[in-house]
Amino acid sequence: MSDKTNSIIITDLKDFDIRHILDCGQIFRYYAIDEGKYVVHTRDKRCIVQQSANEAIITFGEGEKEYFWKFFDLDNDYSAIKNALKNKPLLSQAIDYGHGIRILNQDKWETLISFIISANNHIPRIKGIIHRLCDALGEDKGDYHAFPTPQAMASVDEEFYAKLGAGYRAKYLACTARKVADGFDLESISALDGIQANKKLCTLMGVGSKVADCILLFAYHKQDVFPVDTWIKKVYTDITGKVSDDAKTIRKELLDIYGDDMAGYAQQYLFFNKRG
DNA sequence: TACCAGGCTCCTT
DNA sequence: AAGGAGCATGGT
Repeated sequence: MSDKTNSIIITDLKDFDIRHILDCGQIFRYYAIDEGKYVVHTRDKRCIVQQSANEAIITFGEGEKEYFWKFFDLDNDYSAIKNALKNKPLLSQAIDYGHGIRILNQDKWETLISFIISANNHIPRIKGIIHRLCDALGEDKGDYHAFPTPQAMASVDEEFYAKLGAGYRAKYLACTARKVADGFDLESISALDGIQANKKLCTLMGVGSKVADCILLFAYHKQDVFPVDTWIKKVYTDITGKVSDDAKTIRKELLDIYGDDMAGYAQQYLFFNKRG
């Protein structure tokens, strides 16, 4: 007999702000339907989150409590994380600004495809491409579509993704979908450390070091990673006074500063704070 | 209208 | 190993 509970209620909001969680750039399939009320999609599932001054209510389908408990990382103590990080460079202010951020435990395949699309792209456009991708290839769930399976994505060609508006990433999507559908094992990457996991993901077409780090942080919850994009380059300048375009060096230096046990969390607070 | 976006691939040195 | 051109598209 499955759990018939269909909601989670959070009354301690010091470590939970749904706007911070959704707007910090880790997820693209969500939209606001009212003040403090959002619809969030993940894999073939959907939940509604409504947050007021006193509580946040997460509502979902029957039997999905365990899934969403893990998805929102509710076993993790973010007060302890923030306490451990708050004295590191720029974090006092950044943690204050994004105090309700939590790193989601997202689906590996969905995160892989989403961040291939994210490369050199604007967030509103990324959302649009992913939405059209789901509508076109994802299972029809009645009033919404699931994220498509590797098999569904491998069944169409590059031209198809170009018509979705993916631009030059169309080729990457077709190629990587084929590789995963053909047996590339995303699960086995969990066992690798940040460096090795990054290297393995970079063998997929369309995945470079930055996209790999995003996947490792948002879907594998790894902490010995540090996605470096244009915003983090600005943060790097704020911290060190140096201007650099060398993402590899910046990654290494920031990992060193923030520590490879919590650098991923630090990166999200810094990114959200800088991008606004 | 230009410039830019959660960068990557591929070709030269 | 390191550097740089080229890249599709649309938001601002």
